[in-house]
Amino acid sequence: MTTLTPRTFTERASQVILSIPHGKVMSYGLVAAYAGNPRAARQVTRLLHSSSKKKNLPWHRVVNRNGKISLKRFQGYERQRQLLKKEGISFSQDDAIDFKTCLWHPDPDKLFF
DNA sequence: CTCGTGACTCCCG
DNA sequence: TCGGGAGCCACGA
Repeated sequence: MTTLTPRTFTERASQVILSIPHGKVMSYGLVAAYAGNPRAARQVTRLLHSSSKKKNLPWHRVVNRNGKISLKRFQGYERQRQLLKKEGISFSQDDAIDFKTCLWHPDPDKLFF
């Protein structure tokens, strides 16, 4: 395999995010944890800001630890919500996603680190 | 090297 | 239960 082992946290986090399949979601903290640093949740947000378009990341599949969308309405809240619904994800009446059925846990064996 | 940033999370009162 | 404050951290300027 020619894929290079991610060196930086950001690269690993990108890989984790890319591993989230259609119809599943992960929290910022969980992404950070799988990327190697449970406390770097905030860095995940920076990654999404800086490279979500560039790297074509499924940014909408990342929500906060309560299963809710962190974006403010004017920031794209509705767009994210719609993208998720389009993937078959449903929201409870308080706009939370059910982690029991939608939370994704990457298979460690498929990650390079 | 220092500093600001940010779609987070945890801890209290 | 809810809100505010503080901790945490990688990365780019």
